[in-house]
Amino acid sequence: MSLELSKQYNPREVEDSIYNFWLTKNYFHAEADASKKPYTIVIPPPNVTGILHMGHALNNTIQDILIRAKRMQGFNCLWVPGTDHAGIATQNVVEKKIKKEKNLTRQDLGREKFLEEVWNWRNEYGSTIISQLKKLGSSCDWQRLSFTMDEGYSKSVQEVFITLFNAGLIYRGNYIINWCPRCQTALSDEEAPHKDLDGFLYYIKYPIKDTKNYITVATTRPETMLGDKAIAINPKDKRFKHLIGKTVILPLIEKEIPIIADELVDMEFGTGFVKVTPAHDPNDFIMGKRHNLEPLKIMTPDGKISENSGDYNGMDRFEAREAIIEDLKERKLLEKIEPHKHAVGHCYRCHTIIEPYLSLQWFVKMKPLSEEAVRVVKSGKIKFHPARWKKIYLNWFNNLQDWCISRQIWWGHRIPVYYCKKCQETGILNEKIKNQNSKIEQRGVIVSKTKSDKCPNCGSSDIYQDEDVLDTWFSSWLWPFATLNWPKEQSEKELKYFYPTNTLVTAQEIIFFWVARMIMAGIYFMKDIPFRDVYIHGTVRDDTGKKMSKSLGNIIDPLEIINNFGADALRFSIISLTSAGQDVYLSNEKFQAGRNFANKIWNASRFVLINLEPEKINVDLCIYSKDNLKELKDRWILSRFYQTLAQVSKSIDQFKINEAIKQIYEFFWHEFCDWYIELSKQDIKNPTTQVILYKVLEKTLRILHPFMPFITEQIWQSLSGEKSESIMIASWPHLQKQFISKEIDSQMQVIIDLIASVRNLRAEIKIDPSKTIDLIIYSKNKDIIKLLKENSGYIQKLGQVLNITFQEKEARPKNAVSAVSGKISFHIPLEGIIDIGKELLRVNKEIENIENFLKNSSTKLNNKDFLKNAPLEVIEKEKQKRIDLKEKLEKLKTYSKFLS
RNA sequence: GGACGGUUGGCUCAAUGGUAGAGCGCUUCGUUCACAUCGAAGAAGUUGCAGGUUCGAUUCCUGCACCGUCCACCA
Repeated sequence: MSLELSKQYNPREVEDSIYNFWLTKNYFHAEADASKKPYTIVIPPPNVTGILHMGHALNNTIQDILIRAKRMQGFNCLWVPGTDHAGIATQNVVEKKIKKEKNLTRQDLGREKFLEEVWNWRNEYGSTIISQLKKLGSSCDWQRLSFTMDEGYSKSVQEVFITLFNAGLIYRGNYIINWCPRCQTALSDEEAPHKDLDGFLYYIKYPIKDTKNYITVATTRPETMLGDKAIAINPKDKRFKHLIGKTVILPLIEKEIPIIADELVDMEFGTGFVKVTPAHDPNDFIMGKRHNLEPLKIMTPDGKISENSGDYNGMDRFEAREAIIEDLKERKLLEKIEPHKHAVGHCYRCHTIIEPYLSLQWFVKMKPLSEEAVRVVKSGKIKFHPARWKKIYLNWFNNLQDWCISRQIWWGHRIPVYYCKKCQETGILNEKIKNQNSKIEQRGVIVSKTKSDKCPNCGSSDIYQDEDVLDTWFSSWLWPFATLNWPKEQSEKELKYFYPTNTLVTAQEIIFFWVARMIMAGIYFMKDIPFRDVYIHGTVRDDTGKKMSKSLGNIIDPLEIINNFGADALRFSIISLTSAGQDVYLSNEKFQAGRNFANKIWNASRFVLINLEPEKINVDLCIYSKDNLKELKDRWILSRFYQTLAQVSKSIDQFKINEAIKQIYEFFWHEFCDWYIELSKQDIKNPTTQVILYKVLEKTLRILHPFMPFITEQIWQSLSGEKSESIMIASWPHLQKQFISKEIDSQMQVIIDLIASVRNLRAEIKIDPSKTIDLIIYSKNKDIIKLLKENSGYIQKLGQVLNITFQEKEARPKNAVSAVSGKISFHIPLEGIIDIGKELLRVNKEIENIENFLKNSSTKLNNKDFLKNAPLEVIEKEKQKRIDLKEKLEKLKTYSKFLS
């Protein structure tokens, strides 16, 4: 690799080969090594069906920055990559594919053949996202690439299921779960997010038996009345107490159902009467249990009304709703319809409205697992960044229901449970299992890692495996240790070394799905937290604030950005825009900032490399002290660099990634390029200048590397000094505090301000930029005069000044324009005649400005309360400010008088 | 119903109990050999509204409005 002298940086030409260079050198791989401290991150595994979107780009850029920075800081860094099998999502994708290509459903193919199709799919397309992560520059240890359906990983999942089962923390039972009629599977509560919908509240009359009276029930889902088993009121409801125990006629079905009393009923809502449908509502299910009401399922798994429902048989659930309303209207049993907003669960995969559905499922008891998970966060053992997510995390544990883990799909970890038909029929209980897990139905249940062909209880070979697979998150929650090969014995050393991991970087959307559950699993199985810091970044949105999603068509494709502007530009822009967990608003133009910065880095480096004489630069900075580093610009740039280094290191440790990159940007562009490089042009052959130019560039590249790995490596390879073979294994610059000097900073600032004032004046009076001027300077402060005299070259160079004269006494030259910068007044003599009118206008405007400031300042200093209460420091500062302003004002007034 | 986040120049966002900053955009000028994906200069903000605390509030407190998000057994 060598630095071509092209004027523009062309990322497309170099990025792939740089990445391959890193891979060849095996820099990303980490092994347990007791002599070094570990720093570990596990990637939030993208879905195997995924293609890289901006959310991934943000997420993985942050991780890569942390990993690369820590690696340079001497940690033994491991970033574990992998993908998630994403049960429902992947199954949907493959189902669509075979439908399109072969016009077959998965049922047509059968379980085995279908799974073969899924594996084929994943072998062909499953690594797409991985290669895209590489494009981004991710320095993951690819030798440890994991997949949640890997053989070893499956073993972990089974181990966990069986352990929890034996501990009585997994049970099977008939409960109301969230059912997606399209995917035809159960979902956990987290997988069925509620969205507000504009619906209606239907008021339906239920005639009271043997009377002409009726009661009115308000419901949002009239179709479920087919399964009504009772009407409930609150026992405290005095209005209707007399009706408890009476019987009403269920309209349309003409069945008799009782009126019962239950505390779950909210007297305030609707009419105070609630229809009780135990098979289709979680509350009704609870009431049903309490009152021994046999649940009646009126829907099939695909969301149609099931048999024995008369006219409504086979109707879609929403069709049935309309039909029932029409029929009720006809029979004059519909009192009214009111608009009603309510939250309805939706399938997080296909957005179909979920159905609360009674079915036989497997559950994990959450209470016992959550206690420690709450404690470790409350106590601060695990920290959230920003801290506000702690509250949100903890809040989730209130009202936490048991976790439904069985899914009626095929792609996933098959539940390691077998049933013995004979035992089920004969009713002989497996005593061993009964003792371990006494609360559940376990007739004929065999829990086993391997497929057994004989029932251990009765010896029968008529056994079959549970048809269901486990929730994807039931494998994801093991990620931090399953990827380190738990529970294999040979993995012990690695686990001990890399676990707990250090930082988890993720988005807010999966705090409950994933973060909370990893904490539970880690504590339960590893007896230790899975990570210490959780960094939550924002959601990527488009510039109108909408979440970026394929369905909205507002996607900005990261790969296209990489292709057009380079991975470094993408990384720079997205990181710069991400402040402390706030959402990121993106648009195409924003990536130009990154491209421009990369180009600036490129060209600054080009300047340095073109001018460097290699034999001059192999000098350690340590040889410099105040005595042998006399040039202000040299001392200043070192002071500024080391301050930047300190800030950047701190910002990274505090997860303020955007601040870190801004600090580097500011330093590199506006201090190093704008001032140091410009000034260095004057004495570019000077050995000291050469060393400082080289060292500052080289060190800045190092701190920039985690953020913009490709361009920094490309330039690094062209540096001629002594260096490591790659910048990514170079060490983080050591903070040399002796170079930091506030005094030097402020001295340089005086000069910068003066040059800015001179330039400003030149522009205001429209002096030709190519024309040099003379400068006459006065200041009564001797230190300043000395400073300016010593560094007059800077002013000459950057202010386009030929001669500088210093006045002993302030005297106004003829035919000159004048201005004031801090404690310095200066004059530019002009050959032609000054436009006095314009000049007067300019000066008077400045005077007005200062008078305003002065007025402000005087009001403060004349305020007794201010003098009494404000800190001494502030008062002193204010006083000094007034003195300076007065001095400046006086000078300008004299000048103004002189002009008029 | 509860909770959280946001509201600052045309746009996107910083910052701070003591004269509000950057990038983009805009105006003017400039291709002298690192960079026009650049340089120099400039215009532009009563920091959502109303109270309160304070010598002093954009910053702290209270209420409100609007935008966004999450949670809840809203029949």
